[in-house]
Amino acid sequence: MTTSSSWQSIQDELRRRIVDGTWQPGELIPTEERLAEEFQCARATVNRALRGLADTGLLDRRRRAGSRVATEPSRYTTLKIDIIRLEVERRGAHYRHVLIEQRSVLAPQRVRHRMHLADDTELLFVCTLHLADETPFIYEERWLNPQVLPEIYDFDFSSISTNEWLVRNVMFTRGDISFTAAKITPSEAELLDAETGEAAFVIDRTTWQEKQCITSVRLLHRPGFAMRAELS
Amino acid sequence: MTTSSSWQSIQDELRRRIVDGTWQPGELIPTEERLAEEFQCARATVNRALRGLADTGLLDRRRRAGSRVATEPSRYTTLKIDIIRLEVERRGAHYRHVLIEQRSVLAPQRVRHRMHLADDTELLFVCTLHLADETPFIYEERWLNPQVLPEIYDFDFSSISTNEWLVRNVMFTRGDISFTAAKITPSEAELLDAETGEAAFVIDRTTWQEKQCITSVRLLHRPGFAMRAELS
DNA sequence: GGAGCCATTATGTATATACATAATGGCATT
DNA sequence: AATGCCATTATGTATATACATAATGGCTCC
Repeated sequence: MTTSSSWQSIQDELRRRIVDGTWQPGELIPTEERLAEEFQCARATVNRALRGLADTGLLDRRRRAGSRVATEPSRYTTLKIDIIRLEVERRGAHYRHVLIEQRSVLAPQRVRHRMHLADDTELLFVCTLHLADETPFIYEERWLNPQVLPEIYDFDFSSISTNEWLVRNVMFTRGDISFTAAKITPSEAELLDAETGEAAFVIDRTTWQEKQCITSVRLLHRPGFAMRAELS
Repeated sequence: MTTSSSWQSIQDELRRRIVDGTWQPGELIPTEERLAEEFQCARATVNRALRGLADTGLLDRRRRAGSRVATEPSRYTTLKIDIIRLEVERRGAHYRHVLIEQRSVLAPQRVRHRMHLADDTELLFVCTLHLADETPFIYEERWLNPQVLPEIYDFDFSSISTNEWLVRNVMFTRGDISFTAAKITPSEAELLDAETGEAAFVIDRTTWQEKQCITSVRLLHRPGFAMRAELS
C-alpha cells in the first residue's frame, strides 16, 4: 500500500509527467477527482499538489475548465533577500559597516516622486558602506521618512546599520524592487575600492506601510558581485 | 456573521498584526487552535493562512514549538520570468528577433564546467538579438546540449527564437540563475546599438533535466534596462 | 545534579463531506 | 444564425475528525 504517499510525492509524480511530456503543453490533465482515484487519496490531497504546480507556473487552472499544462510558460523564481550582514556572514566573511553620512534634507524631486511625497517633505538621508572581511561590498544610499519613523532621530546608525534596524523594527506591507546595472562614479569608486566606470549591480527598493512610504534605498554592489538563486 | 471570511482575510488580519507590531519579532503568536476559536473557523483554515505567512518569511513555524514572528527577517520575492517575446509585448512594443550566429563547437572550459560536461562535448552555440520596436533589447548567447536535445539540428531558429522554442518544448526540473552587471564590449555595443563600456544588466541561467544539463544562457540587456518586481 | 525517558502539545497531513463559484456547452427563443 | 439562459461540472474553499511527528518540559533514576 502507498499510504505513505503524501501530497508531495503526488506533486513530484505529476511534475514528472509534465516535464517528460506525458502531458503536452496546452493539454488538459485529468480532473482532481480522477487523479484522487488513481492515487487512492482524497481530492483535497490532489488539490494541494496541483496548487503548488500552478504556483510555480507549470499549470494553468481555472474553475470548471480544469487544469492544463501551461502553454505560455513563465517560471517564477523566488529570491531570498537577507539583511546585508547575514548575506556577508553566509559567505563566511566578517561583517562590518561604516556610517558615511547622515543628514536631514529636503528630498530631491526624483526621490519625492518615487516615494509619493509632498514637495516640502524633509527626509533623513543615510549613506552606509558595508564591508565583507574589510573589503567594501555594498554601498547603500537610503532615504527615510521621519513621518512614519519618528524614532529614527534618536538612533545611532554607526552601531547598527539602517538596513538591519529597519528590518528588525519596521515591517512593510508592500514594496517594489528593481534590478539594474550602473557605471560607478568616481566617488562611488573610491568608496567601493574599485575603478571608475566599472559596471555594478544595483538594487533599488522602496517599501510602504499601506499608503505611507517608509524608505527608499539604493544598494550599489561591488563590481563583479552576482546575486544567485535556484529555479525549481 | 463573518461566514464570508476566508483564509485570505484571516491572513490579512494576521499580517497586519505582525506588521503593526501587535506581535513583536520573536514573539510566539497564539496557537492555530486559539486563532481558529477567535476567528470562529476550523483549524485547517487558520493553518492555510499561517502557511502563506511562513512561506513569505514573516513567520517561523515549528511543530510543537508553535509559530513566532521572524527575528532574522529575510523576505522572499517572487520574480516572474517570461519568454522574451512576451516581456517585450507586455511593454506594448513590437517584438522581432534576429539569428546572429549558429554553429556547433567544442564547449570552452568555462561553459563545460558550468554545465558539468565531459571535455570533448560538442555543443550548439546560438546567438540571438531580441528587438523591441526595432530597437535592440537583449543579446542572447546560448549553449545547447544536443545529447538532451537531438532534434535541435532540424530546427530553424530564425523563425522562432531558441528562447521560445526551448520554453515551449523542453521543460526543466531545476536550474540556477544569477544576476550581475557587465561592461559591454565593442562587439556587444555594436549589436545593442549602445556605447562600449556602458553597464548592462546580465542574467545567466543554466537549466537541467535531473542530472543532465539542457542549456546555459547569458542574457545581456540593453544599458538602462531595469527588471522590476513587487514585494509583498 | 545530570542523563535519559515520557507524556504533552502544536503543527503537519490526510480524509469525507459540503457548499460556493465560474466556465462550458447545449438548449431554447427570437 | 445569433442571443440569452440554464444545467453541468471542475476547481476553490470550509468543516470536523483523525492520526503523525517533532519539540518541550518535567519527571525519574541513578
